[in-house]
Amino acid sequence: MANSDFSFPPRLRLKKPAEYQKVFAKPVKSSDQYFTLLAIRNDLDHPRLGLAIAKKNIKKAVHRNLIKRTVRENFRLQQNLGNIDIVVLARREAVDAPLESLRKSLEKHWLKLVTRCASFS
RNA sequence: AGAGUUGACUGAGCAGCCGCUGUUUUAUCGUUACGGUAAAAUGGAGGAAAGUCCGGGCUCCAUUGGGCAGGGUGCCAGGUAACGCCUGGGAGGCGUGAGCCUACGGAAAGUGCCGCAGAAAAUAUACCGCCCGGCACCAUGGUGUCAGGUAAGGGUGAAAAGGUGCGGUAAGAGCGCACCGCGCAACUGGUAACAGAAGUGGCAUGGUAAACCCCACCCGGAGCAAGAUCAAAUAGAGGGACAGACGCGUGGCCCGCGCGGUUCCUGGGUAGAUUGCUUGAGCUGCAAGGUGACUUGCAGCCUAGAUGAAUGGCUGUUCUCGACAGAACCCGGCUUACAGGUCGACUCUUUCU
Repeated sequence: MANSDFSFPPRLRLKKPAEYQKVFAKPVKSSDQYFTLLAIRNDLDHPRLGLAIAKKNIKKAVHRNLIKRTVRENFRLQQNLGNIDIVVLARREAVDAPLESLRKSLEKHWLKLVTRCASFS
């Protein structure tokens, strides 16, 4: 499939607990006040996204959903990331932040992780 | 018109593009059941989805029946699958009123508790008082003391053992009477809670049961990560078939016997997958019964089903510029949060006709 498709089918997601464990084991990190992103190279020809929005940090279900959607949407539009697995963790400040600044933050993270993973391997 | 009470509804709209997910259809690939991919059509959060406070369905476990313990409920009747819910009624309280609120069973079964004040807080052993009598002294009234009779008056308290008046008395006292209050209550109305009440008692039962307790009724436990199915791996088990060549043990040796081989089946159940998963105490309309909650009949409809977890993003546009908030097995309630808007019924005040 082509990267310019902008679709988000199930195979671009992390599904199993084992896959999450792999990323948490020895990741490349990138973080700011809103998010912490963990990444690792995979053996596939496309990136995969996993979300870990803790109830402890984001109390209301509505806010958790909102953040998940924002991250997914942003990932969907930025799919020329290569073969890495990414897990996004939300931090407490992300609740009150405007969506526009969340997006800007994410776009920086994608670029950072791509270059770091490339140099790491 | 203003102020208010109450019941119900609603919870921004429209268009385009890009996504996610369920279902259906078509095309295509794989040998079929079926699965993958693509396209099209169509469905896709709430009134509270929330808190998890009750009740039930469903599932597994336990279970002859009953009792004890423990927990819950608590005016009466009805509704319901059931309820701590709802409806109607009663009683008490609040409000001018429409209406609203109430853990609203039992204190003469027993036990406990009732601060401060006060003599006394429940067995009245009566503090100051009041009164009769005996004795002593002064002299016909008082003082002291002893033995009694009292609860009218004083003072304390949230509360002091019916209230007021008259009679009565040594002083008093339901001691007697009238009225009021209270207890019991024939009888009457009501399914009942309860209401009314002839009469009667002579006043007896202070409060507290969200203190123990008594009475009546109800309750087995755990929960969809329940449970069911498929099933790599791994440990060990049972059976069959093949080979009957070989090794080890027994034995001096052969036969024999035991262990070891390969493969299949049964069984086992971890990772994982599938299922449970949405047609249901369902919704809408009409009719009938009922004061009502609700029930019955007929007709029509299918209205989220995700599983690292969908219902979103961007752009334009309109308006009154948008609150609380996100399904996770499913229902019935309760409670809590909530910008605004709509409709009905009723009450009070003012004005006009």
